[in-house]
Amino acid sequence: MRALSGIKPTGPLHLGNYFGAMKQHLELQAAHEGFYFIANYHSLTTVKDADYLRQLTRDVAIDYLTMGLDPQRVHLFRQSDVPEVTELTWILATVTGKGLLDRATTYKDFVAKEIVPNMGVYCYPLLMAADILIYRSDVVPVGKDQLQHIEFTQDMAGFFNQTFRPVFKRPEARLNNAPVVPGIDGQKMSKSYGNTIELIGDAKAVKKKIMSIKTDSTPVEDPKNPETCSVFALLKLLAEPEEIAEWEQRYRKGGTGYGTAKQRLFELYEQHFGCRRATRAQWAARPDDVEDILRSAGRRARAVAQELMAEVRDACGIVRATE
RNA sequence: AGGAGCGUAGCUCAAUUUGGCAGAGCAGCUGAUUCCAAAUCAGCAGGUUGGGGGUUCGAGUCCCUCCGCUCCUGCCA
Repeated sequence: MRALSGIKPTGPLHLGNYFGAMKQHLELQAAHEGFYFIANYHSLTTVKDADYLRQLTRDVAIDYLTMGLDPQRVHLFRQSDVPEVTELTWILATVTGKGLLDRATTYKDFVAKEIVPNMGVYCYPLLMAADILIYRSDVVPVGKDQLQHIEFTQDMAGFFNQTFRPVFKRPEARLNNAPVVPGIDGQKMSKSYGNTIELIGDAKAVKKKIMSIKTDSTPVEDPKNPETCSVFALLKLLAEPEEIAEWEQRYRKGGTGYGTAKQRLFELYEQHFGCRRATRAQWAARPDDVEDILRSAGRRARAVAQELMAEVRDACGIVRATE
């Protein structure tokens, strides 16, 4: 089974990215042939600084390797090392009705916020469908918010197959039960809210962020509701089951302050992520090795894509000089 | 290619009419407070007013020019 996933670099990775996607990616590598790409073409819809995009692309690779991605088991590559996806994007565009893209939630969000979207934002679902279809993926692990994109992909595969002949395999979404990760202000952790805790951040900076997580004003001695507390939600993600149960009790019983819970949360952060600073530094110090990993995975992915594209072109009548 | 509008702090905008010290709110940072936060209070920082040129004692404001964005018209693979 081939599992495909894209990671769109738009900023330094944070705990929301980790628990929302990265963790599942790392778990899946045991059982599936993984194709994980760094979606730098997608980033270009919002990131407009060349040096920054280069840095983000590199950092995502380093973060995945640091967190235990095994380049022997997973093909970790840059989206742009398979330029055929952009060609497939165009071909899919020619069989896809405009109405479908009008209904895309990402696009509608832009319109609702009265932000003038560029065509990349509008065509995003086409590129994403191309990403998925071009590797004949069986399984696409996604969060709930990505489900629409997978449905669109199935639709587009159908449009093409119907118009020409069956070339594309219908990919299946695998809904992961990714938890909602609250940011330090209590909203969903997201770069655009500026409420993130970095995946592998400076200890002092992370501590400060953790201490500033928004809580209610229940006094120390009173019972507290773990259900509504961001600190508890994060503890739940990092602690062992026994400790989680213990904290739940302490919350409900009262007598424990949020400050104490935050201290513990920081300790757990250090155990899980802080301890990998050295590993990350090692990867960062070996840019050539990282480049080799990306490049050779990109070559393997491209070979798959080129094979499919030959079939696509043949099906729709696009003639090209053979290479 | 033509017409119209717009461009001021990270964001939303004011000051343009009548040329006269570039400002506010939000966000940010520091401190007080707090179990930790929030709120509140005190403080700090934030700018080539899209670029260049001109007029003027003095330009965010007036003139010229270039750039960018939005809408419309035209043309086009």
